[in-house]
Amino acid sequence: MRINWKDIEIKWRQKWNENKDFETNPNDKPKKFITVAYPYPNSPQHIGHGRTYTLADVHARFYRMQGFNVLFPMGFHYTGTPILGMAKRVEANDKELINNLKNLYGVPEESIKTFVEPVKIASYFHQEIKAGMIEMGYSIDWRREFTTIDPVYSKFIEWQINTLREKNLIIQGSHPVGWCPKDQNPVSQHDTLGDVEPDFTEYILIKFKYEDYIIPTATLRPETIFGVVNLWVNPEIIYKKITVDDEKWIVSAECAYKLEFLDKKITYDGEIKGSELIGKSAIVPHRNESIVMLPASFVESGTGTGMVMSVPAHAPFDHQALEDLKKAKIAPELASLVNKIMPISIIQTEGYGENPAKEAVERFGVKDQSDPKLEEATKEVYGKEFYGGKLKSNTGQFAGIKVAYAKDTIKDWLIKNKHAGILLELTNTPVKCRCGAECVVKVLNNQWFLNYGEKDWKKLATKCFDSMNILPQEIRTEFNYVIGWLRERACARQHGLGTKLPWDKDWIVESLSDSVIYMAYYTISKFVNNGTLKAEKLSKEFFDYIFLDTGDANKISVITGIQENTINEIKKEFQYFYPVDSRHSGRDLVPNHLTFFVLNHVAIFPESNWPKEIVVNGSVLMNGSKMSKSMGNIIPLRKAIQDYGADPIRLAIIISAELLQDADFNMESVSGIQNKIESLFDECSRLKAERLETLEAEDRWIKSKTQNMISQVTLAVEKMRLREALHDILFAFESDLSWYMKRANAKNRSNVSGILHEVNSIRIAMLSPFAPHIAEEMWEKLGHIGMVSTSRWPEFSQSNVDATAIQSEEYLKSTIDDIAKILKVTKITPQKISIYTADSFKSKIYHSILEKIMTGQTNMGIIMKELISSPDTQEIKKNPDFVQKTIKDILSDPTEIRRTKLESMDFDEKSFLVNELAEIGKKEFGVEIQVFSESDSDIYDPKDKARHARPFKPAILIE
RNA sequence: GCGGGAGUCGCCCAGCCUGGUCAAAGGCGUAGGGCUUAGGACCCUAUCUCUUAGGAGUUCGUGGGUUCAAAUCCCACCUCCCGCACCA
Repeated sequence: MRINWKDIEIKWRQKWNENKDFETNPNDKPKKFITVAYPYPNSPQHIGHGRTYTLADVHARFYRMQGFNVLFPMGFHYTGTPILGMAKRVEANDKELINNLKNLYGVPEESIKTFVEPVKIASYFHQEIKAGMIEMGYSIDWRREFTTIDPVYSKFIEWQINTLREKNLIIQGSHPVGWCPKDQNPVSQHDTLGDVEPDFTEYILIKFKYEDYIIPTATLRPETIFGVVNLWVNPEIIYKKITVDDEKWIVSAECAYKLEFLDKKITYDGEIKGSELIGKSAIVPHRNESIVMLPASFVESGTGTGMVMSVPAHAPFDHQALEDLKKAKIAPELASLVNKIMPISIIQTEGYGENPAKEAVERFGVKDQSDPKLEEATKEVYGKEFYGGKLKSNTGQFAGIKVAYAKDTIKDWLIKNKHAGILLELTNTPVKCRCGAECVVKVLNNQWFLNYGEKDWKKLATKCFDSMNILPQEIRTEFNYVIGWLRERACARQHGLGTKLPWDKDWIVESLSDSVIYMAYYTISKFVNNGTLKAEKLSKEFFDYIFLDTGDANKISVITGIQENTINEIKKEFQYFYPVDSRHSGRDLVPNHLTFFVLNHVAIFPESNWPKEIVVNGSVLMNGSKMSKSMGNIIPLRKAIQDYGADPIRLAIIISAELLQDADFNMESVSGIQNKIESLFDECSRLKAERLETLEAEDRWIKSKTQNMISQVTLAVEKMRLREALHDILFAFESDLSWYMKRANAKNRSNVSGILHEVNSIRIAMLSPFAPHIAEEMWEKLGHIGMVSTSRWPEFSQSNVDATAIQSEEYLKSTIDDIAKILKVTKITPQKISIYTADSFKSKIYHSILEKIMTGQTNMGIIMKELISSPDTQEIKKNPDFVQKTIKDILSDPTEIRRTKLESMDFDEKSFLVNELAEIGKKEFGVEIQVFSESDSDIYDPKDKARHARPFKPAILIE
């Protein structure tokens, strides 16, 4: 039957709503507090967002059915810059953006007009996203909803950030950022044309002296200062004379401009042509040695300072420029200076001789200094020397040190002796701001940082991680790694929506810092929404009392004007629900949000309120590739729900991959799921609850298998291996049931509805967290009273497991299998089939061998000896082949099966086959099947097959 | 570079944690059959090689090792993907 997903979904959502099933208040049951990273409402949700929320919802619904009082809330993260950027683009009438809003996101024209106001964007998509979450059937307590610009939230963030500052975890310092000089604002990927991340690098400026000027040269390899033999100047460039702080420098105009942003005072004093510097000498700072300035065309004004120090032994460009100069027509005085220059080799690297630059240039066949091959040669020499090179004895105190270590050491030494400075420069120029201006690197010197580099803080966080449950386990090492490298992190910015820093109102709390302990806020947002709490009344004392349990309710009541018992009720709410039992998020938040979440919790809350668990999921691919606007393969979640129904989407997302894997989503799999659910639905509509008085073998078997399934599925869900759990519910059950039906049909049974009803009721209950709407409908069809989502999760009961039933059914299957195999190989059409089971002596031997193997003995010789030494079993020496094969049989069984076989020694193969094989065998093969024991006196055995019989492996004769 | 993950039978993908039920689930594709006026959908059967008796051989990136037994554990190597910050 075709299912009308939409009607069913609306019907059950309404009932959940009426019953207030997901509105959670403290009670005397044990609680679970499940949270997911709240959405940033700058676009509608797509399937990818749906994954994280669906996983969390399944988790919440599962715990609810297990009898926990589950709180699953949701908020909306308005804070941040992308929305601000969007608003600006709307204001600037950005065609691309408006087109996307209109066509891709389906935003009505009137709404777009209001988008010049950032809050309007956020609230539009907030409602859009919320509607999608409701349509997906998420079991959210909406009474606790909030946004991060609500006044009370701001008070909460002020409290958070003040608390951190009191603990000396917030510091002030300088920090480089990508910067738009026109907007006077830091830029990130969201703010640039083409969405490029401004990428910058740190050059060391070596200060060479020339008259009373300093000529700084920029280098990434400060260690090569020991090999400098001349400087390179481009004669075509007109350099600027500038004063930098108290020094007079000569640099290119571009460099001077860059320096303006690097927290330096610059004044412009005049100009000098490059050509005027040629032939003049400069002093190498650390050894006061005079070197000559020479002309080179490869020197660019836009890179570094427009001046380059020359290390011809290790820098292919320098080597080549010298060679070019030797060949060029230049003034004789200059030529004689050039000819005097000898490269100084300062790094020993395996694979290179005295002059690595020269060797590389020759090997690459470089023509002149404009040859692009020089880049490759440079890369090679630099790479090999950096990782494999050691400094030679002519580097003084640094001799013998590996280049990779020496670099930083020498940098520090040069800066300490005032021989060097720092220049920060973009490496992926030009980076253009969305406003069109070209970006630069700027050093912000009054930036506020959260001091995540603090050792004791890290220690505390590590302690928390160690005691936490991390799912999946593989991601744990990644967290440890992140904690390791984390340093200070800017926690305030100057633009965007958000809460102002309480002590410095020019700054706004940065959006990754105002979203780390907000789970606690869910416990009070209920009181904000019902009007109990008002922002203006809330003080530090209030939050301290609620969240840290310090202070005096009476005094706080006086300060805030809130009734004392209300204050205590709120505190109780927090104390009941905290700590967070499970935090869900995508894996992209591992190195930032999730780690900060732990860091901030351990900083603010006592250990008893530290989070218990983190669950991390991978992203969603669409037909194997990443979803992106440009690919046009973004499926908006609400559209997908419209087209396919919420439950099929939920199932398809979960079945497509295990937690951390990227889930490859495709529409075919959704319709596959739909078909599957439809047939399950039909099945449920037919079944009636009936009592069955006497159970047959297959009844005991399917009941046992169902118990196995319950424990398997429960275990999988507990570990958030939802794909596996769902697979078992949907498919593994199916194959068990189809065997059961085969057996029942062979016997022409008409009394199986009761058993099937029982099994499928369990199945539907377990399906309910995954596909909540349709499970309710099926539950109703099965005739159950009440909601499946509030019913009890099926519990494993050992008393319903009949090991013998499982084993004997396996025995039946393998016997049928063997017959089928023989038929396949021999291609004969059977007239008659005879089965011979092993006699009791063989059974005795079998068990004897099984016991020996269970103790670890697998050696044929020893087993044989032991068998012969016992009078009971010594006769077996006439049949060593049997022992050999039996050992092999047993070894190929898994351990659990061996154990059951050991337990069920009294299993009578012959009578079981007589009772069970005949009907199904007739159905399968169309002929009569006779069963004998090899010791039967009236045995029919014309081909002498019976003697081959082994326990659990009867001999077969097909005629 | 640092850190993490992955490589499975035509393709996608499970199994690996907890070794034996593994020639290895499921899906797609392919072939045959059923249903149907036809197409689609659906259902059944087959899908590494050899085999007229339930068997054997060769397979899970490559090469070693541990074990009675390895896709699974250990070591080395090759290849691919992702993250590395002030941004949600």
